[in-house]
This record gives sequence, structure tokens and C-alpha cells, in this order.
Amino acid sequence: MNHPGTEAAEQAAAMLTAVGMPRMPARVMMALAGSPDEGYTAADLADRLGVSAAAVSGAVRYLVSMRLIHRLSRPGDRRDRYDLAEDSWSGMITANAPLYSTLAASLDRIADENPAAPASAARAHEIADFLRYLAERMPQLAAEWRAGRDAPGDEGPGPRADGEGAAGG
Amino acid sequence: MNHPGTEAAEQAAAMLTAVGMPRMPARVMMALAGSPDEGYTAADLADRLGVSAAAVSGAVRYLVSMRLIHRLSRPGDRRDRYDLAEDSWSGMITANAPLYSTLAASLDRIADENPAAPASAARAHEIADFLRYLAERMPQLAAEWRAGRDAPGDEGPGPRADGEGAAGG
DNA sequence: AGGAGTATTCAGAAGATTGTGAATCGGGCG
DNA sequence: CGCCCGATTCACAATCTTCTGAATACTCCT
Repeated sequence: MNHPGTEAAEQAAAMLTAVGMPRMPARVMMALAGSPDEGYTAADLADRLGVSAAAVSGAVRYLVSMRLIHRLSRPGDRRDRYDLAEDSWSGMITANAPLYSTLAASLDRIADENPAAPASAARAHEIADFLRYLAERMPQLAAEWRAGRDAPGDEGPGPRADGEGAAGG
Repeated sequence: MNHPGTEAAEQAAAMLTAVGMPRMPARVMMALAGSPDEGYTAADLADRLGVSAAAVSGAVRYLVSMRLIHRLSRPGDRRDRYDLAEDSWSGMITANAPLYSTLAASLDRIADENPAAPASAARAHEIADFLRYLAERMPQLAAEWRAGRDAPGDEGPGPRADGEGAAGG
């Protein structure tokens, strides 16, 4: 029998894999989203996910390198605990930003190497510009949301939007 | 020997796969970014990419379903031509928005099913809120950029950022 | 220092994904 | 109406990723 509350986590993990994250890291990350406040040990994770310790080891290595989770090494205890980084969501965004910039550069090159097709080249440059805009704005978006959350009375971006069912689907 | 100007396209395609897009669609899409203004035929694509017609067929099916490219069926010519959708970049964004909403819903569920861990649950809700914020803002971001591009004199978002080397990498 | 438990690493198996080749379908032209 | 060319589909093969199991290294307690 599975542990309670794994269904939503598995669903969420599946979505993360759809955006490019490897499966096991995604599953570990979502399991940690439902962890007790002390976090989970590697053994806990292996048990809950039904995988080997090796799989957990590789997953947490990935997640730590991406700054998405923290390893909590408490002195006097060999058991490491893990939990989500406070800014894990922001990390998910900023991780993509440099990639967008590089992608924009490639698109510019594609366009420049195609002088015979002005319209096509213009479109490629347009996409490149947009990606650069994204790369610049997405980290700002994270900052703006954080600011809006810390000062909900302000006119800043409302964290809960308008309370409508944006979660549908 | 390869066709000219494929290097940047392959690089760009590799980056798209890193964000979750299957390889062949990514390669086709970036090849189309460097296409002549009339677009490429399926045979052109197969030749340039060094793959079979079947692979191209599957790729364009995927890309058309994602609204990332257009199939140009000219009457009197069985050869379909393809080119990027005018709003392909916007499509890449809006395609992710509903996924973020759903992911947010799962995170809320994860948090709600974990009442014993208030801090952890709060963090999960926080991520969910941020993802909802993203789902709401990202389409707006595309709209804002488009507006700023159509009216560059305005104070709107500058397409070319500040001219700094954001393309480095 | 010795012992025990934990994390990590590595080679290999299992699984999924991806692309090919051949047959089929479909539309247009002679 | 029949031929022809292009697109599509399907089963299979190659490739890559992913996870396991066993061996190794490391850390803390006695």
C-alpha cells in the first residue's frame, strides 16, 4: 500500500517532467513539498517513493545542484534531511532565464545566416527579442511577486490573483 | 556534407529539448526559423535534417497541434510547405500557462493533505500561488512585449532590453 | 581504534523514447 | 479512369535514459 497523500505529489511530479525535469528529481521534489516540517531523510524518500537509496541519492544531487532543495546536515546525526529551498520556485524560473538568452543568440545567428529570406530572418529576430525580454522579465516577475506578497496592502501583484478558479483543468 | 547554417539551428534545437520539447519537433522548428520566406517542404526538411519523411511527418504533426507552425497547403500543389506561426513564441508561453495552473492545484492539494506540517504546507501553498501568478502573467508578458514592439516610442517594455550583452553564453 | 549505520558510486538491466523502412492512403494530372 | 507523387501510418530496431543491486567511502558513537 502506498503512503497517504502521494497521489497529488505524483501528479505534480508528472507535470514537472513534462517541463523537462527528470522523473526522479521531480518525484523527490514533490514528495518534499508534502514533507513534515523537519523534512524527510533519504530513507524516508526511498520508502515513500518505492525506489532505491541510489535513486534518491542521484535525485537529491540534481536538486541540490539546481538549488531547488537544501540538504540539512545536522551534526551528531548521520541522517541527512532535505527540504525545499525557500526560493525553489524562483530557482525554477531563474534557471531557465540564461537558457532563453542563449537560445535568443542562436536564433539571431540563424537569422543572420539566412540573408536571402528577409521575412523569415525578421521573424527569427523577433522571437529572439521576445526570449531576451522573457529572460529579463522572468526573474523580475519573481521579485515582483515576492514584493507583492510581503506587502499585500500595496498595489503590488496580488498573490492569490482574484480568487477565481485558475486551478481548473 | 551538411547544409549551410544548420549549426546554430541544431544548437537552438538542443536547448528546446532541454525545456521538454521532443527532439525532432525542436529540430524542425529551428530549421524553419532559418527557412526561406516561402517556407520549407517536408522533403526539404527531411533532406536538411538528414531524417526520413516519417520523422518529419510526426514532428510537424506535433508542432501544428501545438500551434507552433503552420501548414501551408497550396491548392494545385500536393507539396505542403511549413513555416513558423507568427505567434509561435507566444504559443510556447501560453502552452505552459495552463500546466502551471494545474501544477498549482496539485501543490495546494499536497499542502492540504499535510495538516501536520504547517510550515511545509505554507511553503507549498506559496509555490502554488507563485505558479498561479506566473500562469496569469506570462500571457500578459507576451501581450506587453508585443505592445511595446508595436509602439517603441512608448515607455512600454523595450524589446531590445538595454542593449547589453544578454546574449552572452 | 573498532563497529555500525548512512550516503555515494558504478556497472548493468529494464524501460521508454525515437527514428527507420515499407506499406497504405489521398489528391491531382494526364 | 488510371497513374504518380507526396504524405501518413505502423511495427520494429537502435539509442538513450533511468533505476536497481552490490561494493565502497564516510561519519559518528562506544
